[in-house]
Amino acid sequence: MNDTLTNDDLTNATCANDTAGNDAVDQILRQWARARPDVDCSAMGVAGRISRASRLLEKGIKEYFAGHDLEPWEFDVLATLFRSNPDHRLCMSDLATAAMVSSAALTNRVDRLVARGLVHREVAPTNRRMVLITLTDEGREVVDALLEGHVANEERLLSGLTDEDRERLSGLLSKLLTSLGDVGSC
Amino acid sequence: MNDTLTNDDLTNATCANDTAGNDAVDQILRQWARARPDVDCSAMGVAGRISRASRLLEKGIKEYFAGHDLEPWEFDVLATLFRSNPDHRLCMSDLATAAMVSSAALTNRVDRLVARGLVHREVAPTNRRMVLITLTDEGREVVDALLEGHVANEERLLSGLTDEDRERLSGLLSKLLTSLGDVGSC
DNA sequence: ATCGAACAGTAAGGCATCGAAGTATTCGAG
DNA sequence: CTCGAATACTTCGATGCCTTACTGTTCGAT
Repeated sequence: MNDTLTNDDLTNATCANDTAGNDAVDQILRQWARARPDVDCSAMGVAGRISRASRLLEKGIKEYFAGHDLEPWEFDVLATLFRSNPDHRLCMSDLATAAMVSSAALTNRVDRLVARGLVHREVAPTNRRMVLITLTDEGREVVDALLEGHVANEERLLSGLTDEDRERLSGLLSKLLTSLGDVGSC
Repeated sequence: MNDTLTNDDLTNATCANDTAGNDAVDQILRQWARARPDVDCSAMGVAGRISRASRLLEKGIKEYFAGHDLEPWEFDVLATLFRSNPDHRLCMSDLATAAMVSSAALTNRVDRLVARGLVHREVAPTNRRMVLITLTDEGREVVDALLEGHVANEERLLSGLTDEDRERLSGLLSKLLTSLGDVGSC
């Protein structure tokens, strides 16, 4: 790499200026400032940092579950069942809505969770069009066993922020989400 | 939906409490608070909001580019070339690094950009192992034409936040990214 | 001259997702 | 009571994307 015609000189030059932070997005913003000083790219910075943070957190979360032989989507479905209903039981469409995936995608996921013995699938007695998905004992145990570790792992991933930082971050993101129309189903 | 055995009563009950915000993540947190009051899930709230915001912003960005007959990844590669180097030219490996994709994925992307006439591919004269990718005139025009609209679209997506909000949000995310090891290549 | 490293392209496989079509069930109008 | 519409889920096929491993070429150091 960097045998010839690379951006070495550019990065070296911009790195002299370290007034702001120094994450990967800062570097991109400095490149834009140099290439197009007439455009204010600060919005790109916000969006870029959100995207980047999301990916890095996702990666850290995936690693935690991988260490417990589970895929993030598996825990996601199990946890949705666990928290959504005291009986840990939902029909396919409600579960698809709660887990925010299409019904076709959910069928696929439930297939695999049934195969692993983590959920139980049965036709609803009151309406045989519907299929009820229930956590098995083993499924409930998995949620019980991994929930606290999962939260602790997220705490670790966020450990660069103080409690106050997290609250302010949450508040700002909540404001953004609301303005983007991400309302709960209430 | 909701013929029987749904979580209607649960959501109705929790919705009486509206002390905090009301985005989709708040609802999930309220469900956890009910199902497992012993576990502090606030970290899940932060991570969840970052993930959710990222997805919604991504969707809004994709819509903008779709209106101009471009995929986000196409603009991404073109813009990376544009801003990384005054000549708008990088070798494959530098471009892959800058665009944060694998070399195999980049080969595929560049194939399609060449087919659309937006970039030019040539073997480097000084080192025939390397392939230089350059923006064509048309590629440069696309970046020129869409950059300001793209930023304006991002501004619109962030319009629920004040300038001060955005700065604080950026600062907090930057702190988080740095602690997660997301350093620029400086 | 040769060996090993660097670089790009290719092939194979995996996995998720989407939409459309299909099946089964229920509901309701007449 | 019957038939058509609506509902709920599943299946299927196509797409799209990335990853890993492998290939072939080129370069540079010895």
